Amino acid sequence: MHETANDTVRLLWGPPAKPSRGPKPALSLERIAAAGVEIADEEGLGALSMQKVAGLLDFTKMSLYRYVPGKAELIALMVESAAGEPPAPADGADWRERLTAWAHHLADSFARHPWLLDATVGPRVMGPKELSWLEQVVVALDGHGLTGPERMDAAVLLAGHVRGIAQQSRGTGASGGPEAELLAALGAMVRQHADRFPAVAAAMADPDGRDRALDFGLERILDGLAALIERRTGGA
Amino acid sequence: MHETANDTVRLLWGPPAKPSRGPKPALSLERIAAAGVEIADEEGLGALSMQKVAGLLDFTKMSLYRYVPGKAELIALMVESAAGEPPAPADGADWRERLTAWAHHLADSFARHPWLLDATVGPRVMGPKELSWLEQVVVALDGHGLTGPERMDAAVLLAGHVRGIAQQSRGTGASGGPEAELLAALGAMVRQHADRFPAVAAAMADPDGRDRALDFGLERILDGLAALIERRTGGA
DNA sequence: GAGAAACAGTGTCTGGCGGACACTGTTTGT
DNA sequence: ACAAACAGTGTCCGCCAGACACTGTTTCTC
Repeated sequence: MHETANDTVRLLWGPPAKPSRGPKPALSLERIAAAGVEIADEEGLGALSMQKVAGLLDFTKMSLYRYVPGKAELIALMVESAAGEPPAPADGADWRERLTAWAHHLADSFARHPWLLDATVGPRVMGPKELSWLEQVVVALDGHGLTGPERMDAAVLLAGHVRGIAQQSRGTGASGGPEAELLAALGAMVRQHADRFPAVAAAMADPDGRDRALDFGLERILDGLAALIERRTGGA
Repeated sequence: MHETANDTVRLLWGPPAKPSRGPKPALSLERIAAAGVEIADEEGLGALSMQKVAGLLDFTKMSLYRYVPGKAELIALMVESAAGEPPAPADGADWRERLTAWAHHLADSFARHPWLLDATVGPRVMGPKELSWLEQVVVALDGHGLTGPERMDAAVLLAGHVRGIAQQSRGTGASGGPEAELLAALGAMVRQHADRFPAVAAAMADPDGRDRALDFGLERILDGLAALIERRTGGA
């Protein structure tokens, strides 16, 4: 019996300090998570190891297991730490403006911590900060005729889009980097096999302003939500 | 110099057999990829190792390296193998029906091979089959006033949504499984802290038909695209 | 104040991983 | 006939997550 789920929940939601009899802990969950974030930011999640985290803190690997049951739980703490508090909604903004700002903030988070993409695959326990992000969207859509589940679905839709864009544009910062090689190779392949993929080849050849993918999808989603809202509120 | 990108491209796009002088290879990329898919389907991508793949084929681990430069390239082959050919578009269908069918097919693929979610994070070289999926979307949107990049953006939007839904509903098959525990724990936390997340708590308490997230988002996206198309084609 | 319980951090070990490299044996072109 | 090319093997290395027994320190309870 591993009970990893409950361990994670307790770690993320209820660490109200300890009674304690022996020596005081020299570390803290916060410091450990911060060290993990630092490593993951610089070298990626794949390069994250207990050894490295411990080394950065000048402790031994095994000492970390006094604070954290395992690597998975450490990553959950890192996610919660890197997510941070969601942006405060602007006062005078309507739902559309709020969701737009929210999406851009989320995209910024992914850009700052690309490993969040790897760390948040699959179903997992969300921490309070992550839930606050979700709450923001549901709140913004309150009172427009949408049901509760619909508002949740809308949040998932929005987050999924930002995530997909972040994933696609990962590593394509101005520097070029080693990822540019991939795109170049892929582009060459598409051109070389243009007969099999005429539409994609033509689309890629079109010299238009790029990097609009985030806003393009965002506007389509918001248009779609607006249509639903208008239908529900009777065009008021 | 690793040249991993070129290795992968060559593996996925151009393996026109070899001239060859020595003994004939007993394995093939197809068989190796199929073995990998089998393991990943059953135990997940995390449990995939060269040892296991080789063991399933009754070969030694190192023999696989005669066919594949490394594990990353093996996974790329597995993705291409599991993706399969995209669904043929129905003849009389308009763009909206085609994209709906496409999205459901993609969702099916993710349901059949959940590890595809893990295997397709980050920028990578797409194989011909994966590109064919993309091509289908771009083709379906041809001739409706959208620019090439816009059609590509729409494809990314659509794929990103399906992906996000697949990710969220992973492991929540009818059986319940160990993932249900996570959801239960999370739900308990939300109820317990309902003061901090009133909107989410209310939305989760709403006893509505669930599992509509895929179609909900899909319809919003398609509505948004329809609005754009109508605007572009002058309402024709 | 004395002793014991609780606890923090360490050192050692195991099983598994990806992969480098040298090797054996087989096939085939010259 | 022979040598080059090649398929598959065996051994080795460094790294990983984590189990477990251990030492030393702190603090609560007699």
